[in-house]
Amino acid sequence: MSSSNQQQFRYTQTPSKVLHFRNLPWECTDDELIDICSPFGKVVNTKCNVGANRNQAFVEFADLNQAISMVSYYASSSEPAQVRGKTVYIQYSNRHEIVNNKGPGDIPGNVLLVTIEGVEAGDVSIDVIHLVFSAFGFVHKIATFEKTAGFQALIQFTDAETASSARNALDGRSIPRYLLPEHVGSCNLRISYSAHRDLNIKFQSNRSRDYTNPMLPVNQTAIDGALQPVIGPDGKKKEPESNVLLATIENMQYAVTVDVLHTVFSAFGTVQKIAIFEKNGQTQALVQYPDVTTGAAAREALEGHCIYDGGYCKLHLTYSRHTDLNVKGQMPSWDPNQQEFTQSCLSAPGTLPPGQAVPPFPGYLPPATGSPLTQSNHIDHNASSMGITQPGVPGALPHAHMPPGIQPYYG
DNA sequence: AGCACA
Repeated sequence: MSSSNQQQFRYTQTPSKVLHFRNLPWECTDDELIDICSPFGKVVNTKCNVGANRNQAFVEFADLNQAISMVSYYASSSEPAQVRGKTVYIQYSNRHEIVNNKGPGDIPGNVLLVTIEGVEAGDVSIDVIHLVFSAFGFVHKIATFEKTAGFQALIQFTDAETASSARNALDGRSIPRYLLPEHVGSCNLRISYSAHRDLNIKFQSNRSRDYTNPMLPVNQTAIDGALQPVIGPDGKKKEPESNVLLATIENMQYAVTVDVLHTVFSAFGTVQKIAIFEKNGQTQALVQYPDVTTGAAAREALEGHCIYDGGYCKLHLTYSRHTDLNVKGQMPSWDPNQQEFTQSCLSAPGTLPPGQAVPPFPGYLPPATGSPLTQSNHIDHNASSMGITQPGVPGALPHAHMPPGIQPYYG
């Protein structure tokens, strides 16, 4: 009589309004669970990313009969339950309710505490963090540090709503691989709310940034990757596209270094290689992305824009016929296999004109006047409201889109 | 592909 528990891997478990899902795709979302469950009844609670592989989940229906209908439907269906095309297995849970343990980190606030698992501090630059989180709104400040939990970042948004949209979208996800050094394995983001309201950033550095205060003393000459990327209208194919862009740079008031270009162009995807050269007395650069889509997105968003405010360093972009640059041994060129991103980013800008103030951070990209290719309606043509370099004017893109090329990795 | 506390 005591052997009935041996039957647990059968369909003979006692029904529960809580269902147990297994073999889910990696980091399945609540929404995906609700999508397949809601036809059978009202979902009142979910808990996903459960188990060592984070591929299990629980769904609690409002009513037991709803759970029964779902289990019995798939028990007799010729088509198994699927999420993202993957067959998932559904059983009654051996519990009768989902318990949600709300900790302090679940109390919403405008500052997120992000733990980046599986990486060292040097693996994920602050620019990458900023890029990823800027997709959800204006990032005011970032502070990174290492604790026993690992590499962590505090990320300050304007309000709790923005912070929560970022948390909902990114918690449990990974930073896209192409934004990370090759040696990094997985790097899951674990996101909770911080009790902080306003971070106290003392320096712009490789560890902390205040994007609302560009006058803050700069430590280690951190270059900001604070480009708000803009998604141009898709479906326009006028010229042969390429993964390599040819940039001509007009009105070079400031030196345009490999690092500056890397910062600007990295907002759209991995910049694999950069080569700068002179042609006909004009500075040109070739910028290589891994794929045509990224190249096209970068061209669409950057064409005709200036790297610095005041019409300086205006970019004109065309598609190169190159597909793979050979930059080995050529300086000033850049290849991530030869030069670490962080080293590259933190190198001192010794090339500024004498007596010149440090230029505004790259990323301040007011639209060029009359550029026929500047067609994003997301750009505010009042340049004073564009940039992160403007204190107190956050959110040129208040509902900024996911940077091109990143979105699929979260989907 | 087999039951959570984060």
